[in-house]
Amino acid sequence: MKVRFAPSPTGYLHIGGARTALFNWMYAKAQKGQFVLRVEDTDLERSKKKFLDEILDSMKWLGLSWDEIYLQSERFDIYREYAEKLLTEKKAYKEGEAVILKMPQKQIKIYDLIRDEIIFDTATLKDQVLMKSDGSPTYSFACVVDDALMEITHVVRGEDHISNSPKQVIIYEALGFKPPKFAHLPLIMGEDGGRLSKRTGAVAVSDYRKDGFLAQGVVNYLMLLGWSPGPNKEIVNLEKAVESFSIKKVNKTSAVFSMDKLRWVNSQHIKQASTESITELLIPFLLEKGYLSEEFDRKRLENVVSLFKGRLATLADFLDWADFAFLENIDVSDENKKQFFNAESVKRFHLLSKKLSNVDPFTAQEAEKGFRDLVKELDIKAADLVHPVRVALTGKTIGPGLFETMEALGKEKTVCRLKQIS
RNA sequence: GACCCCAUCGUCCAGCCUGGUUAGGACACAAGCUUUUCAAGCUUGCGACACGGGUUCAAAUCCCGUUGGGGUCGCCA
Repeated sequence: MKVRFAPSPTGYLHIGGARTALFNWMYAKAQKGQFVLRVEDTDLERSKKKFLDEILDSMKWLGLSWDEIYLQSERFDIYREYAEKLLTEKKAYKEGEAVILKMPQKQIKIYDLIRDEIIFDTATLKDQVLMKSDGSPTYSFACVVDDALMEITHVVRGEDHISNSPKQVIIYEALGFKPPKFAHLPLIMGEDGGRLSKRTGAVAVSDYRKDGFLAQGVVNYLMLLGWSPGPNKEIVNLEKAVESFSIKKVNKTSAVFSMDKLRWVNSQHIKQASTESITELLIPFLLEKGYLSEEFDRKRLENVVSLFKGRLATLADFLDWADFAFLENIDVSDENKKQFFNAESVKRFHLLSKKLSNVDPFTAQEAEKGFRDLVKELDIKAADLVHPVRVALTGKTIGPGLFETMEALGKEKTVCRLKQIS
């Protein structure tokens, strides 16, 4: 059993393409078969090296490894040879430099693992161009020659290819090859019901990576579009998914892409992961943002990460929520100043600052003790001090528990930020 | 337009193959709990078998039609 994913390097790896790759990959693993990556770069004009690199990169990032890889641009001789053969057998004819296949009149039956038999009549099909005038093969011809020579047993691809199937079966038959079985996956639609496009959100896999999604999160969400790991089961990793994967259980209806659900699935994977691994993933983001210098205290960073791990939908969220832990000086909006800072609260900040400077060790628990003491001395409600202090320390009105935040921030910064306000 | 594919909550998925369920879960939404804010978490609620005919004691499930949605009609892939 052997399947393939055949992207064209004329653009980035699209989220829909990634789903096709994923289903091929899962099917191969589940069946203990082979997974071939075939780069369809016959369009020399539009194919670009940078796109190829990006596609390979994204595939690796997602964890979709391949057993074999081919470039069609290196196989032109082969296509030419088979075109010649069809010419000699008079199954094809020339028109200028182009080679064109005569379309026989008949019924074509293709077997689709997901939809069962699909029957076409070639009466509605035109003769098919096999080799273009410039000597390059057409998509269908190169695809069929390769699928046959690479001994692909199952062609798993998007539903938009259903109508290519009868044309390709005709080519298989002309060449004397046995057609494979097919599985046409339902398409992924945008939230507006139309085709998935940039307007409805990012479409390139690399964009999701940049936006702070985990590979596991993207993969997990994608597999949920058209398939289910089992009743009441949604959050799974690749290995688990492969255990229960069945191509026959893939459904036939196109699915609408939901950014909300993706974010939720991603958040579940962040929650499940260890603080160490999330920290590791976060480091490049922090470095790029300038929040981290080459040398940093890893333990302290992990402390901050653990504070936020349970509330992140994406890694990028961390950059927004936890900026106060990395910036030298925080910004407090005029609105917040007006609401939380006044003569009275500033006095309290200074008292608290003094109190906390004596706390040792500076843990959340000890900081809270000092804080509560002061609240008692002042005879005020804790909440009346909690909120202004949070703003003073983080510049935000929302965030994790105040004392955990203090600990993560460290004694020096905590004390300093409170003292600074005047 | 022709050909092809499809049809369960707003969205994703389970149930369909092998008819008998108060049609289940998740996201989103709403309420409550918790709380130091916001999230998270927990509880509850809202919410669907497109329509019409068959077949059958019985249809979301099988068959036909209608309607609706989608895809393809390139010397792009």
